[in-house]
Amino acid sequence: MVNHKLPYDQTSATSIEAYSKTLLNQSLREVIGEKVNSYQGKGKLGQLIEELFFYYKPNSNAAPDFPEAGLEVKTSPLKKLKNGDIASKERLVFNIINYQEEYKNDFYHSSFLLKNQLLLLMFFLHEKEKSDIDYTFKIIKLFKFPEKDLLIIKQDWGKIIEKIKAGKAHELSEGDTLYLGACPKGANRNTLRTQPFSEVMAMQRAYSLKSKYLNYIIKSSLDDAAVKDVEVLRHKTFEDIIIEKFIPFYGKSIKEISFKLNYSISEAKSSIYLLTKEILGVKGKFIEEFEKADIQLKTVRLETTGSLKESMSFPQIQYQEIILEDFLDSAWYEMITKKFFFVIFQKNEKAELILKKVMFWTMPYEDIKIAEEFWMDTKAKVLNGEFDNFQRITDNRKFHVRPKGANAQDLMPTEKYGLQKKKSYWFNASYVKEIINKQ
DNA sequence: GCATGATCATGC
DNA sequence: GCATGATCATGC
Repeated sequence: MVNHKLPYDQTSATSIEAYSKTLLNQSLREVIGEKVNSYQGKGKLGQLIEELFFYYKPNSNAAPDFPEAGLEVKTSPLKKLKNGDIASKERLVFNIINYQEEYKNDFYHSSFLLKNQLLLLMFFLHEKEKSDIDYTFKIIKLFKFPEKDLLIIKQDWGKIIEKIKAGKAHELSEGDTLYLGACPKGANRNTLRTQPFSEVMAMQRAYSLKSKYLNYIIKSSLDDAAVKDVEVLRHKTFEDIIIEKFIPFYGKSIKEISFKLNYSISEAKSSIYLLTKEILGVKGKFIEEFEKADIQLKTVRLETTGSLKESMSFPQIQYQEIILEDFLDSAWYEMITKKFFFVIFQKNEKAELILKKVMFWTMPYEDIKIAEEFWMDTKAKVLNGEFDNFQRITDNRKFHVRPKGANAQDLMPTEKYGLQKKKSYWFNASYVKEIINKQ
């Protein structure tokens, strides 16, 4: 071992695990910086991690990577499925099976178990367009096979050994076994080895864990993470936790944020709204809580000067319903009395949108009074057929009504006045500015 | 520069 | 198929 002080205790699995977790949600390049460029060798991410992160030379020893800790390090890729779920990208490959030796031992003295009894699993998200050193690590954990899984793996191992003993190593197939497979390993299918009980050359194979088995590990790890989030709730408020999700992105451009999240920004006008949902974790625990609490998510775009170009739109006015409603049971009342969560972006000199801050807000009582007058006025005009005479932004009463439809021909039926253009409730831009400057 | 009308991609 | 969140485009 090189003679400099390691940032972890190589005799302790938990110390190694703790150190390895500094890579969580980061890429190798982000963690070790420019050193990565000075690396001359070529290799897969796993080898780079060994050499540049753990500071040991990759080897092919029969012992685990950290012999004193009895710990084997395994890096493995994840992929994102179309539905947004995360799954294993490929099987996890272990040591090559030495047909000439392996059958001489029992399972508990097998090369597989001696080397892989305790694993440090490091799952990263594989993304086609990125290079190895830019993949983000998503799951890092110590892993020991649960007892009942180990029994199946023992049976799997037994099946592999049976074939070797029967002189049929060349007939080994991954379909023989359940969790532990014997997968081809070599430059190509013609990488062959001798076997002890037959003259036939057998394809070189290594032990491997099947993708499906990894998915089980992955899923339970992600569930663990959700459980930890719940643990956190005991100590912090829901609002604090949400805000903390955004703080790492403060000062970052939407381009940087989406890159970090491995999310491609849409072409929609609501693109930063969609990006914001991504930060919240669309599939995660929190968006669920967010939705349960019926929080109104709104994004705000500030110009470089801090002014707002646009007012804030709300759902359309249902002309046939508003005339039947009282203020307190109106759709509008329901909208404005929600808890709001504002995500505020601001343009910089280069016209990039930068995340400035986030904030929770509820409408103060005096504004609800104003909103009530606005709604009463709107309802009266719908009743009277004054569809072009709603409260305007120039009335300077915090709210106004404006068109909102697919186009000018997008109409909606009314009780007495035929089809009318679809229109919505809006917060005046000046009102939004007042809200966000208060905090 | 701003009010107002018009429109668009997305997701359910 | 259509509402939604949001921004674009025009004209004064």
